Amino acid sequence: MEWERFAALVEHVTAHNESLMAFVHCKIYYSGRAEAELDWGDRMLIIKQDNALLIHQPENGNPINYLKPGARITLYQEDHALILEGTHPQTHDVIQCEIQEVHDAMSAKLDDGKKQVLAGTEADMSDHLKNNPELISNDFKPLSREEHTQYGFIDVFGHDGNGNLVVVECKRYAASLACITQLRRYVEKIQELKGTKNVRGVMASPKITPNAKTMLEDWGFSWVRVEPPKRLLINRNQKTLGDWG
Amino acid sequence: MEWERFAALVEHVTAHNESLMAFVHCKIYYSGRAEAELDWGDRMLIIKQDNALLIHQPENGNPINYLKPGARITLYQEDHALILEGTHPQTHDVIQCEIQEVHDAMSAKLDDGKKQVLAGTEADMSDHLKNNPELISNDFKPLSREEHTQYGFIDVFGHDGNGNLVVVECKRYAASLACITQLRRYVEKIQELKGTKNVRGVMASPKITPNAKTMLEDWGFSWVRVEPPKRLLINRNQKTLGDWG
DNA sequence: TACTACATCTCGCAT
DNA sequence: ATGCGAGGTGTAGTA
Repeated sequence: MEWERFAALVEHVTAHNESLMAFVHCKIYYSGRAEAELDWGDRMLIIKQDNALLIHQPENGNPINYLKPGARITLYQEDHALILEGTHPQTHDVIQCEIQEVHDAMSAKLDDGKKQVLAGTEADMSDHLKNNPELISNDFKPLSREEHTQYGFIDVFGHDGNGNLVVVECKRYAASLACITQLRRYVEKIQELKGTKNVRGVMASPKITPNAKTMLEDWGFSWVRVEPPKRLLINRNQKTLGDWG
Repeated sequence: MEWERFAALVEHVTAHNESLMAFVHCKIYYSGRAEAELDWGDRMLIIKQDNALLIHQPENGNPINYLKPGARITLYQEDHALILEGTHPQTHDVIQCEIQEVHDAMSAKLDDGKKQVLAGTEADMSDHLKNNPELISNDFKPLSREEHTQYGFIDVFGHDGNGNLVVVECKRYAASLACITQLRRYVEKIQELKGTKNVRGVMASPKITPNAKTMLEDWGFSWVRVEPPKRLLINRNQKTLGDWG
């Protein structure tokens, strides 16, 4: 594609809040929170209608370079090079994408704004534990969920039948060292706030790493195996037919 | 675009390891680590040549749905609906993208494989500190960098002039509570391994949050203000001319 | 493979 | 705005 046509397209989408996707052969410089350089190669270039800029390599899931929504995007020539430059007024990031060839490009005015409905998060899990306290122990009485303390917020907080306060930290994945120190931090904070040493720490997660288990036991905490919350959704998977390929 | 043409395009790119980008009006179901549903709207659909699948809304930086590289992608009709389905054999994630209309689509065989050269990371920072120990203190003698211990690895490790071991943890951003507990973990582990209480903990970062500072002081650690190094310093920014827009 | 920690993490929520 | 923690986190490095 001729540079002029591409330039007109970029001009159009930035002026009209449209979205653009392009295949380009380019070289990239980035400066901002870090500094980076990427040598010549074919990439996918995306400008969203909120002026987010994404540059993807043809492999891997994440963009190799990006600017958050709100970038200022300009295109100019310099010494026979076509340069797409994005600068972000808030983050002070700069991307310079030196384009040698535009293989293909297209734009569209997209109408969306829908929010995704998500289930199976840690919040669902702590909710589940508060409603099913016997998963922690037979005498566990939950008092609150997601209680905020100065040192963070506690997923589930309560007491047991022996006059102990109980702090529960949930993780929806294997609990690691960092998770145990997080629990420790909450336990110590509650001990300080309530002026008692009778605070039990409970890690609730589907798994726990060996080092984390050792550390947990060293500090007298306990671990309860809890499965991440059940699948809620729909079974559209019983398709029957009709592949083209 | 007619569904048949789009189907042929999808078939072609998956068969030949090409990349595809499309504007589509769709509705999305996801099931995997969590479950999600996204109502009708215009989105950008991307299939990479490693069979990563990305679906972007026209705003925000991140994909609203995605599959990692290695997905199996099929397209079929069901009750007058066109469904692009991606399933991931390893992660067991499924995306079903019900497509009402393909506004536009294009594909290309992309040639890349270049690696980004990055500077200003935490590794650069610990390197910088090891080579400039006076940034920690006048009597700091670094011994090692990124030393691995059972409880994690220590960014910079050394000793001072008073017979103390010194553990330095670097962060390229504002040090938070979690960062201090990480430092604490390393200090305690070294105390245990070396059988001495003479272990100083030093947090090196450009900033530190107030709570983190309090916690750090409670435990007798210290904070040193260090900026993350940037070494590339591309100065292509002095462009002169030639905006189209 | 599992575990650990970084990331230009991003994002939402609460203060 | 800042602090804090979750995330369908992803990714690299190491044992």
